[in-house]
Amino acid sequence: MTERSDDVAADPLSRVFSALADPTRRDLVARLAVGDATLSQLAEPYDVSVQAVSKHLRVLEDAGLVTKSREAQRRPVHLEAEVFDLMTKWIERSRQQAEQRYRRLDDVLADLPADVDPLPPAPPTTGANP
Amino acid sequence: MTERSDDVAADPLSRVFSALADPTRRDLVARLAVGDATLSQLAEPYDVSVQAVSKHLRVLEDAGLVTKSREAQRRPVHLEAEVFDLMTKWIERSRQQAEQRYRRLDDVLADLPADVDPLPPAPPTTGANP
DNA sequence: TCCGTGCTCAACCGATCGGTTGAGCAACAG
DNA sequence: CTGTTGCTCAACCGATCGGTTGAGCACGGA
Repeated sequence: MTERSDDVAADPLSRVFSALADPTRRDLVARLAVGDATLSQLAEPYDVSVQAVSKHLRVLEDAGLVTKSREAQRRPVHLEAEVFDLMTKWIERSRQQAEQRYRRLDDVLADLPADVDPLPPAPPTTGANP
Repeated sequence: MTERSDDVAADPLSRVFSALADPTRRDLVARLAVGDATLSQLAEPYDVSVQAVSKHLRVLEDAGLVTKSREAQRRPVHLEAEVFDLMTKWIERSRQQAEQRYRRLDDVLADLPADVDPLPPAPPTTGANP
């Protein structure tokens, strides 16, 4: 079924959400929000190997949440906060739709007799989407 | 059996982010934001099995993003938009810290001589980390 | 110059994930 | 009662994930 050979071709939104789904990664982001840091600095508090943290940083980098610059042999990591907007925009859109729906429901309720059923019988022929 | 509690003791934030990391799940949420729907309605547009969509809904349910009610043999699915706040709060906190950091950096730059190094040598023994 | 530090790459392992099929239960419809 | 519909549970499969160890490269300091 439609094999996507581009395994890394996940959409940006998926990458960001997925990157932030890991508590260690979220902690890294939180600490980077305070200020830039190097791998060894970042890895120090955790009891995992430096390589593991490096992998985490790469996931964050692939998601666009973080950038690394070159400075001698160090690679200071910097948080790119703009990517957050991608998420918040998506979230806000869904939330607003949901709220709009409540308003609409309110409207409908004001207009209805007494035979309300919150869910229509709904034969599967209802053109649900796309 | 009947172990309603999650054996996966992941924190709520991880569950929400992880649930939204899948495009199909995100699409489900977007459609549920428009209005409640049943499994078969939700599954219809996708070319995967109904069971797969049921699994997706369970993930969303475990994340608290969705609730199912009982209505005859149907289980209308309802979006619980409040859980979004968990994410937005976390995101906003990180973003605000990052912005605060820019202001602070501005302050520091105004106060410094010429010997500035944006990143300290940072020996691992110093409690330099946040 | 050689050594130590900082980081990355590669191979591997167990667990989880997204998907499948198949069976089975609960509630209508006839 | 017999089907049919709506959904869930269980077992299984391949891919990905988070972690490890080990090697290796690029600098800077003595």
